[in-house]
Amino acid sequence: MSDFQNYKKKRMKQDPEFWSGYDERLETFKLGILLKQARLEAGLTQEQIAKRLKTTKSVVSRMENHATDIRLSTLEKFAKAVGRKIHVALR
Amino acid sequence: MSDFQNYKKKRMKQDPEFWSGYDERLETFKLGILLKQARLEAGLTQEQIAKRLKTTKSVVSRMENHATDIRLSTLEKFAKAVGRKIHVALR
DNA sequence: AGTCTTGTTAGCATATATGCGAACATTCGT
DNA sequence: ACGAATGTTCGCATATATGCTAACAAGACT
Repeated sequence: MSDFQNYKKKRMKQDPEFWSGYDERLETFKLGILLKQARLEAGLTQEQIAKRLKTTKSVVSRMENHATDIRLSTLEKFAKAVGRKIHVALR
Repeated sequence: MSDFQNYKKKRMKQDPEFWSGYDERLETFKLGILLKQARLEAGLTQEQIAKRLKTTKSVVSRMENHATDIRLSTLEKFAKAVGRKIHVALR
């Protein structure tokens, strides 16, 4: 099952109203997935990322799950921890 | 004179130490330019953007000039105001 | 059953972005 | 030179992300 399907299923259970705010949250979700994928592709656990960022795993988890409002600087740190750079574009 | 050259010249005057921290600030600057260009391409003044965002021009000015640490949600609002969407990638 | 690893969540304190008004600067047109 | 439009900067108050600890959850494995 894909990450997205997993997410949908889980979310439906704990919050049936979820899909009313769908559109806005989709963006959040997609960025979270992006972060998670980048981390997994780097072969790292949340705790390993946390160590590189000199913080704790709970912080990393929150980044991946509530990335709606993340600061650009925080995003940059995360990117650096997985050996990447962030690119922002307005299209 | 290009935006970049203007910026460099102005910055040199008020802060000779500026170029020591060059690399980090370059990212900031580039994003600011991105926002400004998007606004100009939409043919809008800062005040018009401000109105669309239900805020004031000072806020918009700060977005364009100190975009180092801007929230993603803030970036999204700005993008919407100029009729665009933001795209974030980790490369 | 248990234990280890990994990830999530909640509560709280702190740091920092955001939002505002007002003063000031810059640019442009007349 | 002058005024009008546009953009910048500075406090200050408020909203919200960040950082941490501790508790909890879900799998994997013996």
